[in-house]
Amino acid sequence: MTKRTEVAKLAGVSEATVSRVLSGTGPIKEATRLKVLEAADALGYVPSDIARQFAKKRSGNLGVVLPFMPNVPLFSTFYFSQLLGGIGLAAGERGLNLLLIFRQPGDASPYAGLFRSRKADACIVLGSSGIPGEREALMELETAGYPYAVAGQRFEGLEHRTADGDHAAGSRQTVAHLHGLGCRSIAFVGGPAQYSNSGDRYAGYVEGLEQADLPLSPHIVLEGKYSRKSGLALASRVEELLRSGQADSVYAGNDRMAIGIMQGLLEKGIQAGRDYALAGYDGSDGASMTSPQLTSVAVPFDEVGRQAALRAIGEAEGGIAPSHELMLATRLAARDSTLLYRPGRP
Amino acid sequence: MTKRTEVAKLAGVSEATVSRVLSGTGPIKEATRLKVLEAADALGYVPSDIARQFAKKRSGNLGVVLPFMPNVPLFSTFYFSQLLGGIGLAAGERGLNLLLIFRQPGDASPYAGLFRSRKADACIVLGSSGIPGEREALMELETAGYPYAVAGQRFEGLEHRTADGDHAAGSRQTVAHLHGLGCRSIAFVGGPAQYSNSGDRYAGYVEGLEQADLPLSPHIVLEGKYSRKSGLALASRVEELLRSGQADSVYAGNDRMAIGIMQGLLEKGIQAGRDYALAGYDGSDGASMTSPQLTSVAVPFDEVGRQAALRAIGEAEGGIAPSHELMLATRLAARDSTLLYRPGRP
DNA sequence: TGAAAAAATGTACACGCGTACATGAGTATA
DNA sequence: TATACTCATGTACGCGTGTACATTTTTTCA
Repeated sequence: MTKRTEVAKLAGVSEATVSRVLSGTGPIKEATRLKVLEAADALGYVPSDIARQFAKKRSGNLGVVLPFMPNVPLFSTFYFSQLLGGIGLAAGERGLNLLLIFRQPGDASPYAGLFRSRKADACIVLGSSGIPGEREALMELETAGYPYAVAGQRFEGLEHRTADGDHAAGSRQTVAHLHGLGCRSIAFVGGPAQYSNSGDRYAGYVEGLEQADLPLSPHIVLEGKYSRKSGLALASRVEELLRSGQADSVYAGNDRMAIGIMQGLLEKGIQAGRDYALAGYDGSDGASMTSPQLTSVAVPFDEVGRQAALRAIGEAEGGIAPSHELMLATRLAARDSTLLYRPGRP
Repeated sequence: MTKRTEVAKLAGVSEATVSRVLSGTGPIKEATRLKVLEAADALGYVPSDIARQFAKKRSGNLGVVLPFMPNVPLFSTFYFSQLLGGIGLAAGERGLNLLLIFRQPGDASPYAGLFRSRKADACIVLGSSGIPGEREALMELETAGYPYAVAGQRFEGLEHRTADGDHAAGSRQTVAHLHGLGCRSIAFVGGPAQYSNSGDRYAGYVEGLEQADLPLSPHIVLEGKYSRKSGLALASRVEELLRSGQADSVYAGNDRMAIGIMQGLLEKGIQAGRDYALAGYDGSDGASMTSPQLTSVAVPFDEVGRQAALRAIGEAEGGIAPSHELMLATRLAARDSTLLYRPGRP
């Protein structure tokens, strides 16, 4: 590996000048600049990023902490992949690389350790949940003053670190949409309670019912696991609700569960859009793959990720910590799974 | 930030001893070890990874070069997300972090630059294609002796660097399956020619026809772009082939295109599994979301990614370069989009 | 034209770790 | 008990940059 010394010698200048030319700092006479560049090129010299990082005490990495879930194709979930895409975009814009860290469930050490070991200059936490210890681990970052952001999960007292979609609003939009179609009893299939966005969606559902002047019936509120499988598993209970007339429509907390429900009911001869209205959530690509296509709430998860990253990076580069929660607008994408439904049919 | 000096002083030992204890090298008396650990703990000392990397001249990162495609939700494509998941798994197993590098189309510089700047110890190239310059850029890695692996694309002379599914076999399986159902004219919808796996799938299609003793008709071979949209766009041409009796079944080069075709034809009242047999490729989760569910070839992309990563990492850690191409077995997942089809119906 | 100011370059060292080598403390062998 | 040997620890330095400060060169301005 050629190093700075050789370039300096060949160009007939000092090492400091080489450094200045190649890092673009300090005033340099154009002639010297060219000499140095030529010498560097001739020798195939590229500064060692490792040494640079060491000298500047900055890694140039944006850490992204992801939950490690065996048997779960994490990246293929629309939610994570979109977030990650947006984060990658922001990192690219600011000249940072993305450092992916997989976190074992329950092991919160990566958070502060990431900074203490100087592996990353800023960090984004994805897929965190309300399990014990999680909040404490983040609070450690907070008190230590490390620049970070949480995407997709709210923590009490740390709201200003959060970026997410406005899920309550998304839920209200969905309920209003179903109500507008004539639905009068909307079953809700929520996600695990440990995720704050599950609660947000439920809260929006309740608010939406209120605004539509519909009663809230706890027995038509179910809970799944955000997976297609869990939707499938709930299909028979949903079937009961529909057959008994307790519900004429279903609003599922994400598209995967909605698709599972759609499939499970189809096996029993009950078609979404014909026999009941079905809405999902996330606006994933899967929603356009079903027949009928699935009504869903489009959440700009990529932008959520991007904004979260920009905040953390900005803080790392000397800015100040954000003071308020970031909540991005959602948009209802109405499709045939609800649009085709005509209430009042048997 | 507390550093080694302070720990050494508090523990009453030399800095070298602290280093040895915390990096687990060299023989250490148990008593000293505990003293040092206690002191480090008391001071909250964590060695700087940056300095470690600098001293050892190893970054501890596995670089993953991805194509940057604006407007394409890269991570949510089954193909990439599975590959990435497998790579992440391998990296975790070997104690490396994943460094994601987005490559601008046509800019091959990240490849060798990644090593010259010492950002990564080994690297995996994803989503590369046969465009000019690509092969040369990889050859540069080859001649420089950098440890790398290519997942999902073959290059002449660099086959030993490749890991991929056995797509030709997957295609043969599909054709045999359709033939077994009674299909006699199988249309093929391939992907862009710049990807070697497009060619592999086509080759397998041709071989499968031969083995089934079916003729190869160039006019029932189409080309899409691996996107659902491109499948939709081809639907009318496929319709013609089906209506005219030139084809009784369709084999698409990936699931997304197959789903697009399925949807496009459904709008025209032509149902997969009823009016024609339809098979996709990849074994993506989307294939189970359609109705009827889509027959597809399951490719262990996660294992492809994992194996590619293990090879590159192994080489970086002193092993030797692999000598042969790695090709993983595929498995046909037959579902209703073909199983329900009964040839001979109008 | 000469001094002062500005621009360009050189000198010297810190950054925080790993580790080769030197050294000291035990321990088995004769 | 002297010797050789092993184990445990200390000393000293390199890794390749960035950059504060010193120094030299060029420009400015009266």
